[in-house]
Amino acid sequence: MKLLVLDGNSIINRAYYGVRPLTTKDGFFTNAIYGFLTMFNKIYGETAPDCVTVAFDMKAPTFRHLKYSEYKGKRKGMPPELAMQLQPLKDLLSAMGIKLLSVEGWEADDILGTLANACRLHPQDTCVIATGDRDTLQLVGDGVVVRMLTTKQGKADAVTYDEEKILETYGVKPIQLIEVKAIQGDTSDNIPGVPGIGEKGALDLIKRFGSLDYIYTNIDEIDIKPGIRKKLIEGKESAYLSRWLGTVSTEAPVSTDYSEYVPGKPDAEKVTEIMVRLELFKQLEKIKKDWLNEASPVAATPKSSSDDGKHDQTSDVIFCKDIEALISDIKADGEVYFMLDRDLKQICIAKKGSVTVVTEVTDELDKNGTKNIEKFCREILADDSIKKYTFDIKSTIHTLEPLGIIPRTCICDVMLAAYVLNPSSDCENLEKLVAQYASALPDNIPAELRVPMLCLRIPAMCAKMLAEIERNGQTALLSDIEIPLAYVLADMESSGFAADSRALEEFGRRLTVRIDEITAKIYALAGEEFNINSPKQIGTILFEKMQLPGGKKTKTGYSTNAEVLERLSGEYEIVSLILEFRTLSKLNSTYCQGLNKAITADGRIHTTFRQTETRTGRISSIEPNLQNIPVRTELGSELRKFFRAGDGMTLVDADYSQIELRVLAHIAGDQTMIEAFKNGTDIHAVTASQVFGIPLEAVTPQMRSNAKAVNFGIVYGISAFSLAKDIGVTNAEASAYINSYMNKYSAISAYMKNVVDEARAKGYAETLYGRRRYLPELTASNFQTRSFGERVARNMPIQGTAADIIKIAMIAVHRRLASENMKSRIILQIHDELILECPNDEAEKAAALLKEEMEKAVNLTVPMKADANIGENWYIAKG
DNA sequence: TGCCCATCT
DNA sequence: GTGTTAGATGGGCAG
Repeated sequence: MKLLVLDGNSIINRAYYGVRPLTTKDGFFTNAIYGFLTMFNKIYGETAPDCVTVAFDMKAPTFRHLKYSEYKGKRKGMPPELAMQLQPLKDLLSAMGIKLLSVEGWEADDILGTLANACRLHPQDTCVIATGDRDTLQLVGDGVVVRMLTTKQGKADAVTYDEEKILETYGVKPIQLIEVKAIQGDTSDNIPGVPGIGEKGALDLIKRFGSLDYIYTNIDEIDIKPGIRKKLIEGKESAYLSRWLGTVSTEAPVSTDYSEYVPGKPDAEKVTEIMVRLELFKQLEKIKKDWLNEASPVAATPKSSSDDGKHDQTSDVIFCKDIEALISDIKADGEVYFMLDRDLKQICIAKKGSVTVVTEVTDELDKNGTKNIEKFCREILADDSIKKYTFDIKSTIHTLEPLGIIPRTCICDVMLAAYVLNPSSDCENLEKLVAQYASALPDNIPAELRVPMLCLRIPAMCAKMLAEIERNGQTALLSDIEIPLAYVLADMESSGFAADSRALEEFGRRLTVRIDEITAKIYALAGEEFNINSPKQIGTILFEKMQLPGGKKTKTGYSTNAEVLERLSGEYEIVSLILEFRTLSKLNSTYCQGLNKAITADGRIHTTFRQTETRTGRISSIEPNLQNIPVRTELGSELRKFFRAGDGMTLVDADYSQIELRVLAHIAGDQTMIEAFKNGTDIHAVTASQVFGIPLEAVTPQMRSNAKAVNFGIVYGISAFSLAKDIGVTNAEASAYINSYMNKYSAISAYMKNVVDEARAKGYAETLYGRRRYLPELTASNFQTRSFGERVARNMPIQGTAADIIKIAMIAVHRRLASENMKSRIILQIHDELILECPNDEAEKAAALLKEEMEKAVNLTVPMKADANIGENWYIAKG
């Protein structure tokens, strides 16, 4: 028999936090029940089990609490709005004929474990566990799979974990996850573990040695670093306790005879009564259809019906039978609309109103023993004479990398086209784009057909998008900038940046020592221990307990940001210690730990660049973000020493000098500023002499510094108020600076006004290269919203044009390096800065090439200037 | 998830 | 007289 068992507490929790607040007219909360039913319907429909049960925790303490008093377990106090929904849900499920399981002294987990274990005893049975709790993954195997529930932006989804999937994801067997957890512990559950070893370290140890027992019996012989050995020895007791706490029991007193969980006859009247009371009418309809109208719920097939007589669109999907015919067909066409999945297991090809799917499972090998998908890629995607249309070319490039294939001549990437048309849209969401530019997918399409059906719409979307881009005059932006850039970014991601893991760890240890010292001092000064990471608790301690001046500000409590604390730091030692704590723990957690986690087996960090994220045209960097590595403070900038060139290599780092102000001077056509840049004079000094009405030679460092702040502020559309705060002058003085600035740079003044008017008239702001950002905010009646729109209208053309320029430079540098057969590679971009990794003997040449290409990327009325430096690590190369 | 706070250009 | 500088990512907390 096939049993579906749901982890009631886990699912209702996820549902509660994942679904927007929802109440009946009387104010009774129903969002958790709603979410639970949504997930239940989905999982039940997809699983089609013979029998089903739902396990719940009980309030009473469990055997774990009895042995270990600190144990908190998963129930960290349900909020009342959630707790109130529990009983109605249980009543409803019972009325549907579903048997519920909860046993005093046992957690829902243990019930799942016991039922799963039954599969081992009865090989004819299978068990599907639905939960949102990763600890449950240890139960997978011997006929047991876990459907792991996730909620992404309110949408319920589930991923199936079988043994293979776990091995692929974690590199260990399901049962070994207990061992990993034992070492790792779980601070949120108050479960110990070995302090100082995290997820990565624990996984690595278990991958290599298999189990806790093996590690401890051979602790002196196994090949591990002395530091790790020490931690393991000290944490032995905790690890074993943690393993005991984390091991799911298989001995809960519940029946393991699956036939007992065949649903009974539903009480239709009662189900209706409960659902009506909860005002969940839509869900009621669904339950009526799937459960109540059928003679037996077991026989119910709750697959969404599409037998409404309409044309069945899924008939347009063809599973490939003849790869040779397909290939010659496409060669004759000279173009291909396709989507390749990440694992090279499936490729969809859209063609004349139908989509052909080649999958690896149904695939036959050709006579040379080559897989059909690979053959297709070699014959079609590697052929530069065939035009390519797809979604997400950068990912496609990565997918084909192992085959040594580069899918050149990409004419349209739906993702990039959508970004060019509107950078504020959700470009990575193909479903949404399809709905916008073609026709939305009906929601009853089976999961395995969704991608083919989306692919089917790519030809129509490309046609529509390319036409619109052409009308907008954005063809070059797409074809000459964004699409070529995707290839550059793909290479940069593959190259990665070498990082010194050991030095990073050592730096982290030094920080930790200092953090511990500071923590002790803070506790002493406060007279109690509290969580210094919690702004809320800091607020309470400083402004209530210690009665420091300068309280209140934010909606949720006291403001404790650096600006507020710095005012108090001279007077109160605890405040300056808190500031130092913040700095150090930021460096430690975000950078030391965060970056270390991101170092892969090749000793390098491979960030992902998002090309369609920002509204201005900049690229962003995630997992990890390499665009915000500290530089401002001496201690923080130390981190850059750990980013280095590989063996026999050197870094070359070049950044644009004043790119945004140069762009502004060009766009506004301000002769004074253009001349300053042409003459190569110090622009901030020039601004100071203009603003203060004095000769250039008379400008003091203080004046220059203030002028610099004014220059920055102008670009962002700053007010006198903020400028005053920024440079520490009165409101009136700041206002005078701005007035004087606008008088001297009169063309800039005119531009600032015109650009807003123009944006209001057109509905969007744009860059020199046709990148648009729509600004509905400009017509808002709300002052704040409208003001925001105006600032954006002033800033976007400047920031966006600068972004366009460096993109053009990146493409040019990439081409030059290839055409000159150099081994140097671009590895990072930080908005106005490019970093190359070069063989030592190429460094000088690469530096000159980089500077040259950056400076001649565009030809404006103002020269572009770039400065290059060479060094063994980022700290040095930054100059 | 939303909020606060830190980091970058 | 409003609230008062553009664009990002990530960690940690609390619900």
